[in-house]
Amino acid sequence: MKSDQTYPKTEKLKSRKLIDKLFSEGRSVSKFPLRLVYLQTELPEDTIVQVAVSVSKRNFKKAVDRNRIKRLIREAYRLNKDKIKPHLETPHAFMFLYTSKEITDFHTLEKSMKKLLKKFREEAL
RNA sequence: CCGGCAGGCUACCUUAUCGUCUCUUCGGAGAAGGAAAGUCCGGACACCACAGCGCAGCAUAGCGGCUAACGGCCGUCCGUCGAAAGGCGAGGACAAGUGCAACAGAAAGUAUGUACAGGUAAUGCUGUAGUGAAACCAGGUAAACUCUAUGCGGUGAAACGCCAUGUAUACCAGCGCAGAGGAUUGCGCGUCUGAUGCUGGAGGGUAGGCGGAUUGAUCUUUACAGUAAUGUUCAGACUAGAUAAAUGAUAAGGCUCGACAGAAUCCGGCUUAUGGCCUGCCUUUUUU
Repeated sequence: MKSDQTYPKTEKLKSRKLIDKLFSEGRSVSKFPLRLVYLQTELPEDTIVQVAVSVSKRNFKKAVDRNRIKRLIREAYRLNKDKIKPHLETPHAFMFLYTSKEITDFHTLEKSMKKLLKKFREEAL
């Protein structure tokens, strides 16, 4: 069976309400330069996870840089989501934050993402 | 050649794999910029009385033209800087009032000194000399107040319109009371709305969905008019439309080793950031 590497619309975290709830009630795990805020919550039917990515305007003034980092994070998650999604038993909302002030390359970010997801699995499940 | 001036073009490429968004005839097709930026001007569009009157306020400023419009653009005169190519210009009015003004000078004005001459009842009453650009006569200055001419209502796509869901009033309609308050620009006028009660209908919120939204002062091109900006015209093209917000990642190869930088209602400008390439023009000094 081919591994699931898509990132469809249904798995994007869109609801403003849910994002607010995520920040106020969610727990988090960190692995520099990433931080994952997560919350077990209600989601629409047939959806096990919804994910959003955020990069602070304070750390990256230019829109180009923010876009670049968001894309890299999204890509790193997309390629590694099969390491976490099959293990989820209840619906979760995820928010990835970028905590560094330096732009990084894809490979180091992907390593961090793998470690972060492993850490999440050990702590939360 | 060096240096200077003006203008134009361009914005790494190819292949493979995985992924995102829109459209689709389900095969596929398309997917950031010259500045997408700053939000500084001008419009379109929408609503507020299609928006009124007066005052205040703001903007512009040789002359002529272009434009939907402009504070933009084109042409031209003048001034100014430069050796030149060329650049720059808050370039209307001080024959309305008020203010300001270095040096010189007694004095730049509710002034009258010195010397000489004239004159009177008397007096700077009159003239000349002297200072100065200018001396009861004007002149300079409006990036001084001011005046003149022209233009300008407000808000801003989270505008605005429609639909769905169905909580007990902040909405709508009718009737009655009442004129507080509110809206309309800063003020005044004018206009509109309008407290609480009854009856009937249905809202707000949930950043719900759809429209607005991409076919447009559009782009390429033919001919004509015009010094030009631009206009008219022939033929063709459809060129992002997202909504927590897509346009990416990885690998390999090539080259001159890639700057500034990411659409958010849409156009016309201006300003700022920035890699590379090309064209034309100028010749003060030095060298050939």
